[in-house]
Amino acid sequence: MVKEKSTEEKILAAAKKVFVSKGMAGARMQDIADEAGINKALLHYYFRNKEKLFEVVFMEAAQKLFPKINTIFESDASLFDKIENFCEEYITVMSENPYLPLFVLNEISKDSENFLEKFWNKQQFPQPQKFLEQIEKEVKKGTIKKISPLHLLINLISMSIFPFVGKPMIQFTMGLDELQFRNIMQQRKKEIPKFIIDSIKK
Amino acid sequence: MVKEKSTEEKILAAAKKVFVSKGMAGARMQDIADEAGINKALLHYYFRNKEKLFEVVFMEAAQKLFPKINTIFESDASLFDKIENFCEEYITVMSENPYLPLFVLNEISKDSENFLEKFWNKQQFPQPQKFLEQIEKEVKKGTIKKISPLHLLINLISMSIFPFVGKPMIQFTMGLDELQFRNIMQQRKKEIPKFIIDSIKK
DNA sequence: TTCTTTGTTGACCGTTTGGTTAAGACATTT
DNA sequence: AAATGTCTTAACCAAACGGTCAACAAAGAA
Repeated sequence: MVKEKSTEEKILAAAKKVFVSKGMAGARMQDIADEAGINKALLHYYFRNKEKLFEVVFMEAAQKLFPKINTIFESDASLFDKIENFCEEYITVMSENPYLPLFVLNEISKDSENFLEKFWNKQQFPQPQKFLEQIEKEVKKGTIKKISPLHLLINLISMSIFPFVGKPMIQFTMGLDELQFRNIMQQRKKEIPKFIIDSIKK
Repeated sequence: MVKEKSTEEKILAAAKKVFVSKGMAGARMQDIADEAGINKALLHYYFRNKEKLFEVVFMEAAQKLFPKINTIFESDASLFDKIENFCEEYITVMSENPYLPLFVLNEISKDSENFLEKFWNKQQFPQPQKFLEQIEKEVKKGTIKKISPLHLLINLISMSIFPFVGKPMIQFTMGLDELQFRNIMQQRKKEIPKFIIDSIKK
């Protein structure tokens, strides 16, 4: 059974690969064309210019990085369940796209104004209000230790995302191959919630 | 009292600014020349080409990002003291150069082979062996809970560095201005050690 | 002063890059 | 088969880019 990819799909797959690995500034239209196995002019036939093509790839990437956050944070699950769900789902998705967080965060940083205009309005952005309030409520109820909700949130996200951002550094430092790195990320699905809950539970 | 910067210093300062904000691929030699207020040809007089100039800037940046790790990790302080010292020193340095971690990690990711050759050998890289062994020792002594040393280390580094990597995202999401962000990072110098120690102490 | 070294510049060069164009291939419709 | 609209290509173009060069200024050294 042969996968018959349409030209547009081939272009998008190639563009994603090249943009994510080289960034907007470092990517060449010729590289994308070669990767897709087509003529360079055909890129401009399907997507007017580099910027438009990048926007499509970036949006798709950003939607994969951000969306799950809200659905989990806004659910009615308990605080501990939310933390466990977040780590489980987030690390699963990112393990399949390890270079995505660095790509997205870097491009946001490089063009944050553009990002605000084009993404913020069209796309619902992580709104962890409910999650923050839930933490505060638990603190007041006395079911968890007194902790700053904002810092707890930042800690949760940091421990989940950073290993992918610092993947090369971690691999170099610890001498890990791809498989070992993957395994450690699998472990973190359980390690992070355990670490957090150990810290905040009374 | 006027600061009389030499041409070479002006170039390096300008190059740092442009490279860090736009990356190697996005930076233009003309931008650097303009930023330094000099002719473009003068760049090539002091530094043969773009790659050489970038290497100097990158090395300087990487040395600022990595070195403190070892000195702290290899000291004879207690585990808890090391964790506190690390957060204190690291966040202090990074607060003065908030865009440095993203720059360095991104460039490593984009050219990890080159990085290995040129940096690994010349520069001592973070070698947290002693720190990892120290954790294991404490676990066996029973002074802290049973925890994977590697995951504890990754957690510590993640919580310290990631907020700078994800700075724009965090600012957007939480609606923080520069001052508020700085304040939160100041708080984290104490919040992170407290969070960790709460989690691992018996 | 003259000579030599170092620092600085505008103009220029070859290549790369994003993008265009005109023409042809291909399939579908009439 | 002729006409039509979609897809694909090779060749081309102008601008931007990294880098060079010859000339010239500044400052000591002889």
